[in-house]
Amino acid sequence: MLTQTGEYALRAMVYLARKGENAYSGVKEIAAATDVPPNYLAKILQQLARAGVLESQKGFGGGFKVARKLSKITLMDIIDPLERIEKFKGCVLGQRLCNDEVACPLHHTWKAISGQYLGALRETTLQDIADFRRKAEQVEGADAQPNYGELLASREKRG
Amino acid sequence: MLTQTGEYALRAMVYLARKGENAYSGVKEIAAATDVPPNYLAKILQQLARAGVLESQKGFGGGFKVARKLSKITLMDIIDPLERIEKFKGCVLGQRLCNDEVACPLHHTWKAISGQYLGALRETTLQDIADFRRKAEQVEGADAQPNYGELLASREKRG
DNA sequence: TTGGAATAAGATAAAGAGATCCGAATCGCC
DNA sequence: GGCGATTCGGATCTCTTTATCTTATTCCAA
Repeated sequence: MLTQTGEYALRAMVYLARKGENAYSGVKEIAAATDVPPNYLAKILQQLARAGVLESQKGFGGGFKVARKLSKITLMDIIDPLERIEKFKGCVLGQRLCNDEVACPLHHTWKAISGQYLGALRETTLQDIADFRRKAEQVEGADAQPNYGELLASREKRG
Repeated sequence: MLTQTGEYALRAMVYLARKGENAYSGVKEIAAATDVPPNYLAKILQQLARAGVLESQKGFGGGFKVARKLSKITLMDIIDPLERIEKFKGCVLGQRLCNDEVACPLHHTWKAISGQYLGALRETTLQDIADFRRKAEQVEGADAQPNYGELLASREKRG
């Protein structure tokens, strides 16, 4: 569901998001804070910079920072350049002819499942994560049974 | 989101589901019909047999068949023995302390996303796939914009 | 201009998934 | 019991992912 690389990328991005949109952070600092192998993290951050999610600054005082406002960076922006999400495109059962009209037995089922997953990834931003966390801390302990739909509902209200 | 192995397993199981709950099918037959490398498929089917999802019969006329009623086999039953779903357990950001009360910034977000995905996998059965397909064929062409939630809703009505 | 500090980039090693092959064991049938 | 068909299990190989290392390249400050 999420490769090691994708998980590392999320860790780094959340760290940078909390760090602010202006300050540069070095690879060593991020690696130490997120418990990720430094050299490997460097590779991942390079890819994210190439994808336009991060900005890098060489030389003294340099490092990485988010390239735009947190509300404009989705989880998909972070994961897509690193993982092979194209696994979804094309029929799961390998049929050449498979669409909404002429569908393989799994088409509708898988479209529903993957659609919700990909949709959540596409619409959840780093800003949402920060917002929801603050909100969650306020209502902490109110619900014994946490409501999985709450986050998704709050996304829709954002408009 | 779904490894090659998991996809192959789904292909084979859907094929066997359509074949009926009583007839045995050989590896060569299944591999040819689903376009999966025969030797590798044999390994996968062995694992599924060990997991109790399939029953195998050696000798002439032998092969594999589903071990129980289609309504009792979920997509999770098929995928779980083959993939490392334990990637979800534990904090995505690597924090030791991370639960509903004391959560990392990603905890609630990821719980919502993965909860929907895993829930769908756990509750969708091979029978659902057959049912929904029949239903979809009946209403074919009625909706230009297919409703992703329809399948999930129909699952709940099953009780 | 020089030196220190940082990222960029490529080569490479280790680990795991994906895929293949072969011999052994098992079953039905003759 | 012997034969053919089939699954089972282990050994092996390849490819991708993960991780490390080394060498440039770039920037800032003195």
